[in-house]
Amino acid sequence: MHNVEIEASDSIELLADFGNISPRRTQSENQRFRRASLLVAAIISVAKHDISGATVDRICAQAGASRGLLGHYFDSKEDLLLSALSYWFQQALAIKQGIARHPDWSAREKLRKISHASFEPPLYDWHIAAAWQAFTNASRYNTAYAEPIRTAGRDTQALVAPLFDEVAKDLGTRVDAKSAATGLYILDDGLWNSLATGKDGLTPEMACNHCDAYINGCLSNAIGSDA
Amino acid sequence: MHNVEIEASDSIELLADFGNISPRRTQSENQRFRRASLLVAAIISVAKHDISGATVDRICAQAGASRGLLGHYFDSKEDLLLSALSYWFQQALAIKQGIARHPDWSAREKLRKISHASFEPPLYDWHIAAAWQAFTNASRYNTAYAEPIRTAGRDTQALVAPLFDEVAKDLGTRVDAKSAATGLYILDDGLWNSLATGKDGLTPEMACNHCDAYINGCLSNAIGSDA
DNA sequence: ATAATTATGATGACTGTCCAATATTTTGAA
DNA sequence: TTCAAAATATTGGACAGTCATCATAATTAT
Repeated sequence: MHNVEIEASDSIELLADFGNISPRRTQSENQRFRRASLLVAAIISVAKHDISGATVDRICAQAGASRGLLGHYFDSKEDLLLSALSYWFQQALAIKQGIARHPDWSAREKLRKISHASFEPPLYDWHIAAAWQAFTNASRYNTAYAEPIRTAGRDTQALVAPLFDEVAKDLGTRVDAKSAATGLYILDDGLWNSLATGKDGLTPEMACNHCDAYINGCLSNAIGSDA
Repeated sequence: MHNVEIEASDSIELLADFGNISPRRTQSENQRFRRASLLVAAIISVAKHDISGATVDRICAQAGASRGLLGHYFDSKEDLLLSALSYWFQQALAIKQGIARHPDWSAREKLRKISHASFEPPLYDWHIAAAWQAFTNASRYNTAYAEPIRTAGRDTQALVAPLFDEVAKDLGTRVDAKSAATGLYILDDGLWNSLATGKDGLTPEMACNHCDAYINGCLSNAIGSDA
């Protein structure tokens, strides 16, 4: 019998919601539990072993299910991976949109908080950063991944650019808001990659500091003040 | 283990030159041609199909050789890939060190030129950016790739940090040079990834502008001038 | 000639999907 | 409520395909 509950050490934030559900109560509860288990297991497997190494065997073992079950809940392995990818995009965007909509914070505060959100729970988790890196890498040759990644970038930048404009107006300086938003997004990407691989000894706190420095740098620089 | 002994002139953009070299003149010329062809073909295959998709078949077809030839010139496929990775690291570092050592340029000019070098020929090429992304991604689970990537980062940052110090001294401002160097390196990484995937519609010229903006931002910001 | 180089077939390991068998839950009629 | 039939969930073996490596054969340079 394989009713293994997913261990807390491997659980991503989402699973906190599903950890309480006993694997077999009603069928509909069970369906939810299985699908969530597989989605989380897919992220973890991709993080640990890359997409090509995230075999059906490994994903299902991680989810506490047998090989054949994957086909029962998803059309294919690709379908599962794509679903997992899309799920986390929506999650991340929703959190950032929530910050942008908050009535009590200044534009500058929102900018800070949004950029920090990428490096703090519940949005940040090593597995997610690593999986994001893997999917981004795979988007070079697998067009199925390229599209959601593209729209995620566009949506995030569309959220951030107006904030740069607003802050610049407040401060009386000018910024190329679109370029600043793109730069911040790309820096974010680099920071996530660095955290995923551990190649620069970075910590999430340091990543936040780099975001702050970038934002400050954009805002203290008048346009065209080269040299 | 086979060591890489390709001359500096054998860069990927000069693949056309290999075409001019008659594959079979003397045996020693031929050896060099074959090894270089395989190294370049490995980079191209990894860029196009990722590491797991860079099969012996594809690499050898790309190099215009038969499957069995790989084993003749390299211990294994892994050996070839690692050799290709190391080769391009040495190449990149050598170019940047050359800029840093130039007697006629100011520290600020060197900083600019070094950061731009990542996005201009001969160092920049889509295949190299894409392969770098693939190797960095793979370094998460393949320790063989992690080590050269780590040292590449350390070496580059060690080259750049003193330049930040020097410029700050010239300008009379202060910078956390180490942090600025790390940030620039990580931004570089993000920019390469963006160029490799094409996800943000970035061009190499725009990447250079982002580097400039980052450098200007670092230098116009006194330490601790948060607000 | 003969040693180095190049090409190809064979082998065993691994993969995702399919499918038939088994177990469990749900349904609904008595 | 009870209980058999239907629906659903789960398992693990079979299968066809792909891969890197190795052994061997064919080709070429010296």
